Amino acid sequence: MGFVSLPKLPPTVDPARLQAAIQEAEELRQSKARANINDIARIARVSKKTVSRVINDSPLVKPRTRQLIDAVIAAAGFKPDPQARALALGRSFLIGLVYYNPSPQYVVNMQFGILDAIQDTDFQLVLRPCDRHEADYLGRLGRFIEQHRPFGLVLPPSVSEDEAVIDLLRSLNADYVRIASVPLDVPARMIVTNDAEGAAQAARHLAALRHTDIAHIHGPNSFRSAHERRSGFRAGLAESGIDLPDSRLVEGAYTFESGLKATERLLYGARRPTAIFAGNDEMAAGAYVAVRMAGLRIPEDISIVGFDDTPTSARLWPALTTVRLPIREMGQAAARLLVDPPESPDRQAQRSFMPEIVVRQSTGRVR
Amino acid sequence: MGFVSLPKLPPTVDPARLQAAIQEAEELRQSKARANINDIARIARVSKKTVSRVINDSPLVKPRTRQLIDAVIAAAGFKPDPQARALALGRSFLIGLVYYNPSPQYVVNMQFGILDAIQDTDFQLVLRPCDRHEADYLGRLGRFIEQHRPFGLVLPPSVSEDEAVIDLLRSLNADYVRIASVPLDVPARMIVTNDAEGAAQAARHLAALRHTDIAHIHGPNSFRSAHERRSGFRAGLAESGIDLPDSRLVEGAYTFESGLKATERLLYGARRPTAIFAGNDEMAAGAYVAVRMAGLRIPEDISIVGFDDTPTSARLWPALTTVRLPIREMGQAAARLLVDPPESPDRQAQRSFMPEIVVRQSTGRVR
DNA sequence: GCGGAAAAGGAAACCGGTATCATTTTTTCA
DNA sequence: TGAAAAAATGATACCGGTTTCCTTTTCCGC
Repeated sequence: MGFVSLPKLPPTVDPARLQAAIQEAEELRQSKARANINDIARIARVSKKTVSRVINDSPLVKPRTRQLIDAVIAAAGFKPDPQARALALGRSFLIGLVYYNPSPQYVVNMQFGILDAIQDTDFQLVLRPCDRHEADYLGRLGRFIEQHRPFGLVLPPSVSEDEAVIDLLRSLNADYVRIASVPLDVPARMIVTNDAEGAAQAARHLAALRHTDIAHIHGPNSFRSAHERRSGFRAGLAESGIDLPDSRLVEGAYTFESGLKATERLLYGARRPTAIFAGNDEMAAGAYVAVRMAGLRIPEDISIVGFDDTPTSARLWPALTTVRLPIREMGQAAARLLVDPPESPDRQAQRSFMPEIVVRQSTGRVR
Repeated sequence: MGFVSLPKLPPTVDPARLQAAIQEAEELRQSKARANINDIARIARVSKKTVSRVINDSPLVKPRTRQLIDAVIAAAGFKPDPQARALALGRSFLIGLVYYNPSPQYVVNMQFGILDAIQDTDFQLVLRPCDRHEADYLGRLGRFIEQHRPFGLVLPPSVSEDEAVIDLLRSLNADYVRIASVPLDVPARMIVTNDAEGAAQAARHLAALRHTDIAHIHGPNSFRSAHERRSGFRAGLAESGIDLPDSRLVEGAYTFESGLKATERLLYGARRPTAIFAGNDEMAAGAYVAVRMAGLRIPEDISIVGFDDTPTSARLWPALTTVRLPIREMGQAAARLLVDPPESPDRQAQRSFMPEIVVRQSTGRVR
């Protein structure tokens, strides 16, 4: 009987030792409230450092050792303490949402998106309102970053467009992702939405309904999205040979009240438009009220289009035709860019989003 | 010339030493990015522990020493590291908002309230959605608490009414404040709103307008607020001898869609009510749509009253008569209860809130 | 079977605070 | 004035991880 040369087996843990360690780890789990890295090291009979390497997926640990330590960690129910890790690493596990947005609905959806992405991770979502009109807004943000060293920051518009904020983040070496309607930064730090194209869709929709006398209430000139939506809308109308003169533009503040006031100006102007494109849903809601106060009907007397597709649009009567922005998905994508390791396939996540018009009942053929 | 016995002067720091220390601290501020407690101790020529005492307002420090250390801290721009403090203290500086709420507007206002209260403190607001219908919702919350040891939790309805959550928090020894329409806990842990009285105001308002055929869409029976608002409304109507039979009650889910469906049931029932009291604004918005789809007018054919007074109510047309709940102030009060030291005068902050009806255009005299 | 390189593991310092308890200084009072 | 009591301060360990740097083990070809 000859000896066959077998391929060398991958080295595995001594089963008896493994069992004993698991046993001990489970006893620990019962007795003590919380296991720490020293307990794990002791039970696995290795050093803290080796356990730390396993926690941090270091490639320097032998598979056999890793297997043993993983088993002990699982049996003991060990989770490394985020505070201690933060202290040692010099960065915490907080994701900051730095926002200043006139539309609460927008913010809530963004929150949900980020929460989707960090679900079941050690990351936590921290809210950081950031009002450019406030005296010390940069100081506040800077102190937060210096103190808490957040893992990363998500900057939706309009904070994403504030170069003073970006300069601050760069000087503090803070990681961030900007969400905006134009590529303002390197791709790895940007989520871009093609607001111009979305607005063009709105224009084409109104043109198809034979509107020619069209007005636009745009957002504040300090918002890039206001520019993009305005120029996209204008371009879309031009495709059908429709002109959008400056006299048909009114600046709003992306708020309900500003939409109301702006619409009043349009309605009592020289010639009443047959359609209004509002820069966001909040202003569209304001337009509804102004139109009603003027005793006019939507869409019979005047058609209205919004932008964003927040829940507001369905609550209006008639339901608002609007350009949908996948806000929640955008929030998800932004958070993933921060949280997923660069080589991860998820890191290739969608970084540009195309808005899409949602036709409801607030637009009709011109009479 | 006799000596006058002067009152002993309060002991002050040797001015030279103070100046020198301040000088050194300012140099430090220039050179190094971040001062730590050791730097402060060295410059002030005291031990870490004494600096720590000053940071934590210990009464055991001599005023003279405190003055010196305070000056050095200010000159060096020192702020203790929250992560390190958290590690040593066994609790972090996070305030968790644990919420499950069908109304995003409600949540946003609560967030703003909490942010108001922790403004310019070291505390941060962390979002913890908590869906009772999700499989492992208690496990998720428990892991968060064990891992991050939050300073405190704010529980708005309906999470505040979930005894499983409360048991969990107690077992983990976590501090919390509940916001609810009934006192469910010791006063120090409760913010109470008198929803019953608010609903009674709505009832009186409708009674004054001569409505007698009134329906109520209440929230889910699992929400205490649904009970309170329903019984308060019933009691208010009873004051005018108006009956609210069970046949006039429909259960909703505090969502827009549920309000819409519930209203459809009421409109196509045997006898159409002349007024509907919706359990919250979201459902009132749904009611608007159902009424419009039925071709009826508000308030001419049917009056509608909501509850909460979220921004939605002003965006509806005609503007919604509703019962205002000071949600933002409630959030502020809840956070203060967690954050302010017990002996603080602010701790005596308002703990009970009275809703108040806001009459707008959605209610009218019965025809 | 051996030498040397690479891989794996460990001791101790460190991140920046707080807590325990002993020690020094100050105050009080006989 | 001096001793006891009270107040103020400091040396050192500790919270729970990571990191530096060094030692030991394993792997490989000759």
